[in-house]
Amino acid sequence: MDLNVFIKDVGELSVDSGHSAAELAKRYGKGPKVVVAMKKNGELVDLSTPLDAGDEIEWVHADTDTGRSILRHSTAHVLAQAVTRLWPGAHYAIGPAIDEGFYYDFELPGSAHFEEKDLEEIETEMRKVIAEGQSFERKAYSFEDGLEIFSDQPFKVEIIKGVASQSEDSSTASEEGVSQAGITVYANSSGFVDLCRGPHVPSTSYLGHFKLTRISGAYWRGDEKRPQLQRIYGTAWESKAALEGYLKMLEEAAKRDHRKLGLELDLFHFPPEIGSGLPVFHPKGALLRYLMEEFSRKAHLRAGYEFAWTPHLAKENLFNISGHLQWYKDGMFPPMELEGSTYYMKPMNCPMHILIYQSRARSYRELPLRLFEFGTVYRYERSGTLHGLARVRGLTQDDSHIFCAKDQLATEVERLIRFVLALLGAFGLTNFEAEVATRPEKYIGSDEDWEVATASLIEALDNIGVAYKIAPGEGAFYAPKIDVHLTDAIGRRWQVSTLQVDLQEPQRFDLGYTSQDNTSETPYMLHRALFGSVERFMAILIEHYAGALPAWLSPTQVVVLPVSEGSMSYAKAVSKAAKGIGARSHVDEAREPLGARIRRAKMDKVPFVIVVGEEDEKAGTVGVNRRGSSAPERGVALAAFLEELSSEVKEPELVGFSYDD
RNA sequence: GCCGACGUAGCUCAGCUGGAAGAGCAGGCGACUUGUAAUCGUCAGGUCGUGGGUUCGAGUCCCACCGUCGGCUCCA
Repeated sequence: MDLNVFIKDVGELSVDSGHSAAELAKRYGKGPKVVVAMKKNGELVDLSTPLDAGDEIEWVHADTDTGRSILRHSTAHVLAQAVTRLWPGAHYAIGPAIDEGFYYDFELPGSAHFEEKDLEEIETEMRKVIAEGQSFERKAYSFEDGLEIFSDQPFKVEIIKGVASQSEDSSTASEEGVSQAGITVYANSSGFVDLCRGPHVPSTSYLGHFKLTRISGAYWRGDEKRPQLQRIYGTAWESKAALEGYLKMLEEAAKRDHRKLGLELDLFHFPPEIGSGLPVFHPKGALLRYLMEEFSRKAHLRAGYEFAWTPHLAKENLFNISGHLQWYKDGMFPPMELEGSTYYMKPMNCPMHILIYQSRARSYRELPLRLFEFGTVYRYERSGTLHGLARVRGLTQDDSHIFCAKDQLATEVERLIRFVLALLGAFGLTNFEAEVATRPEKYIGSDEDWEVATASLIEALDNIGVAYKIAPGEGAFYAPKIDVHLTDAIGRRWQVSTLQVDLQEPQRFDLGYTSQDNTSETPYMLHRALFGSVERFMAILIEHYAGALPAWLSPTQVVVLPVSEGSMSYAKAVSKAAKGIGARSHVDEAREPLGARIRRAKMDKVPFVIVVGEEDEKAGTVGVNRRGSSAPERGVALAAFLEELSSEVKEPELVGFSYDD
């Protein structure tokens, strides 16, 4: 019997009802095994799903996001099968596709752990499964049958029971093949069965371009209090070329690692003698910090901020009033006893800025009062979370607390968002996403205050037209916040700026100001950091620019190389002229061949490497080597070079922010 | 903090199943006087992360701690 189906990009076909979509896909898709699944009337399903008359079919090709995600999910199943073959009795938990790969969580018999060398053996076993060309067959069962099938798989049982009793988050469970109606499983022709929603590729022979990448522990359901499972990560692609391209990209990303570049460019290091997560900045790194901070300080002054300076520690009562000892103690360094008092390193600057506000009576005429400080705070970060400059235990926030009246709140938040975007933009970072983090489980203050504060943040974002997502429960204990995430040149996401609307702390400290009507009012307080932390921001800049910082931030901007000693005095004159227009320049004397000196300067990522010889001296010219170009430009008039240099080394302007607002 | 891996000269790394600590780069000194990504020679550099243990003998095996890396959890 024939039936008509419509296939996207192919057209209407009359097909034998005995034909499977998989067969059609081989004939009408881009090629054998390139179609991994299909959308049948808009629904993503297996190729084995029977076709009905009038169906509209769209092939899902392996080289699309959806296609890859199916490949990865199926590869994860193969991983689970391989592990259960090698470790009989292993329990498998969940194994989803993730960005760029997949993972699967296991519990091995006898609390065994995977070791790195196991990966190779597992890969080999996976290749066997793939070579066997096992089919993936979808089956639906009732909850009762599901519990029976997975009776020796406690994690699967927990997932099924969770949904059956409706006590679990059903969205997670449906990913795993459980719905209110029952469960779906995929059985491979080898007898391996996994709980899964699908779809999958028709057969394991569709797979093969994969690599297991790492192992780690992972808590069951992401909960620290539950057992820790053994996770294996892998990546899978539609072709050998795509897999190799991805692995190559990882290598390139590793070259940008700020920890590696920080060492190579002699910027900073973490002496074990000082302690984990506590960096020291070498001259070039300290210069970079200085440049970042000075730029920021000047921008803040012009934007109506006033500077504050506060100590690094305080007596415990301050943090009792602020609530930090009640809500944030886990994040603080342990106390110090002195002269009968208990001191703590500050984990945040806000209580100290509040004391400045509180130092005398305040009038509405002073508001908004914007206190700004590069405030160094200390936080106890668990050892496993430390990560170069991006996650440290001693950090300096470009921190400000803005005290304002309720009716100034909306304007102030909007102004702040513009200021953030302009400042980050000046550093060449323009790919942002804002997140509104709402009330967490542990919080202080009334629900109403939280609602007002959260609404003011959302309203400001809407007014400016910045795209944002809501991050439920991610707020600080005292305030909802807008976090700005940015994506760097290689697609990594970082959290930088944070902006929080807080009524709690002003209340806890009993802050007030006298209004126009001579009443006493409680100010709102905005907490905000734009870099986030100077350390993390530096890490982001280094990775974003792969160490080749914009000229205005480069520790060395110009190196002048005399071809031979005879050109030394001219080289010095050129370097002096560069310094004269405010560039950071020095001469690398002719003790070594030119090539060696060029190489060193290039490896130091100096924006301008200037070569001068006899010919240049006679003609008043220089040879210019711009960073990023391998072709030197000879015979450039010194004056012309200096003019170019002077615009290159100039600090950027804030675009899109008016200081006079 | 948890799981796994790792820690040898300033850096990058060799060092086999336990049997006299190595190389390249960087650094010092000397020579070379250089027109576009490594000039040559020479010297110096390490209680093999720290502390215990096993052994006739430990960089190598075991334990603990410190630190780093990849994740989990947490976060600027």
